Amino acid sequence: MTSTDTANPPARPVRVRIAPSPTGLFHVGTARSMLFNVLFAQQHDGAFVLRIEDTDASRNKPEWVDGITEAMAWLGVGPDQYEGPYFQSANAAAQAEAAQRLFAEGKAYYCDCTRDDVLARTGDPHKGYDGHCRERGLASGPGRALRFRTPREGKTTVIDLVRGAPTFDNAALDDFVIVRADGSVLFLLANVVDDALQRISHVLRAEEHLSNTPKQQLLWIALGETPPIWAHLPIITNARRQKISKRRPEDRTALEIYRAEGYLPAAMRNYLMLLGWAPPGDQEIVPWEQIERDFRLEDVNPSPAMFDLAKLRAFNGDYIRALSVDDFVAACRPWVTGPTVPWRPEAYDADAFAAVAPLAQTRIAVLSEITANIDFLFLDEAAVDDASWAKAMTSGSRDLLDAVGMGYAACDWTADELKARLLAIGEERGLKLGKAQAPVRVAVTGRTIGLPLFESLEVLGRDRTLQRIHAAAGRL
RNA sequence: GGCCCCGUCGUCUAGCGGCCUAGGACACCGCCCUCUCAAGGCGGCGGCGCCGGUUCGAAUCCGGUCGGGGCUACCA
Repeated sequence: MTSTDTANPPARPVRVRIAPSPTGLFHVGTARSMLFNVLFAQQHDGAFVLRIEDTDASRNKPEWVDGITEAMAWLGVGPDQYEGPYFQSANAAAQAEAAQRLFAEGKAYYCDCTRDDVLARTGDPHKGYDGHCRERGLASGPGRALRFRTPREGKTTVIDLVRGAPTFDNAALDDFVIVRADGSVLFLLANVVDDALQRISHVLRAEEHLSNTPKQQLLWIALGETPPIWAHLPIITNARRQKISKRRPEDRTALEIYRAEGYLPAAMRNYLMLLGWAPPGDQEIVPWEQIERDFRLEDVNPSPAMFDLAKLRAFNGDYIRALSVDDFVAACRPWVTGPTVPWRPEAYDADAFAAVAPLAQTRIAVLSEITANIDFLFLDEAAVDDASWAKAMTSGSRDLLDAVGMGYAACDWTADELKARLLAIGEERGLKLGKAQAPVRVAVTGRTIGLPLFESLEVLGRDRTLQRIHAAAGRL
């Protein structure tokens, strides 16, 4: 019997992990996996560990590690919620020892074949390694990689909490390399050794790893360990149904870009949970506490999930609207006082912003959009959008603006009064308020769309309003 | 090519043999509200890939087929 049986593994404390490699920005897929891991650990009184897979030294930079922990914290998973970070590189000795043990026990063998050698023999690039060195009894040496001796018969069944029990023919598994010719240990083995060392009980990761799983499970067994229980989460795809990849910038995989655009962490994490899972009932936007209570790994949907930016935006808008005005104002800070604001920093007036904030709150879906909504308050003059100007300014606009300039010169400066005045001026000219307000809006804010006009004028103040109206009239 | 996974509205999903005339959300369309744009309210459009089988009864079970995806590195 060469098939492996893990159907009834002994119960052990739940310990899960994510193992990102520090190769750049935090991938939204990793974020999704993290959330599922955290929830699973929490529900089973288990531990969640963070391990940085810094094996491929040339691609890694220490500062990327901070990026990982910061991204996690942003999503609400602080250092008190995980063990680590541990580093794969710190376990190099254990990994090398494991490899040597496999060799000593005849479970691995050295191989000096190059890629071309193998291709020359098999004549088919689709065929993998042909086992040429399997029985050659090579010792270690320069140019020699260590290969795992996979069973030639039997099947390997992996227990997967979201997919059941995928079964693989061992014969279809190549004798894969576990240690490079330069002595460094590869992912497949390093990952297993670390997981064993850290007593990982359940491996929850993305489906792209499913094909690796029989190899890794065989490694666990060869090392004399009880394999973990697996759970392969659905792949996150783009609109073309391909796995989203950091190699394709249009896939926007970096969590940081969403953060920089003004997505709220609560919205992001709620949305991410929906990629493969859904809360019971008809509500998708639900408090995190409810997710913590209702999440069930067993309920995860195995089919691929498309990352739908439009839906994320809608969620974010919803979360923004749910904020108290004070929280909204606070959340907007980076986009109204940050280094990228289009106005002179000293022109910013917190009270003016606070006054219009409630009006802006229902009009933006991501926080970065706040800037364009309130820039008219702080810019020295309206940033006129040409298309808006062309659309709003008609033959009668000069006359209308002159009249408004006159009417606004001495009236009470309240939104109600400003509205009443413009309404009257419009009616004298046969214009409804919708038509009459357009030239004024463009004159003062530069755009045809924006916050409610009269409240905006009230906050802007009489002097600057009149100044812009006169300036616009002068251009006509 | 081989192995594996997946297949319910355009998208994310609910559904675990009768509660399904297939429910919700996003998107889209219409109406209402309205100073623009939003938000909000109401309504609408729209789906079980296909073929067989099991069963009194199938979106739900089985087989096949087609389609999509992942893996197939001395990457992780």
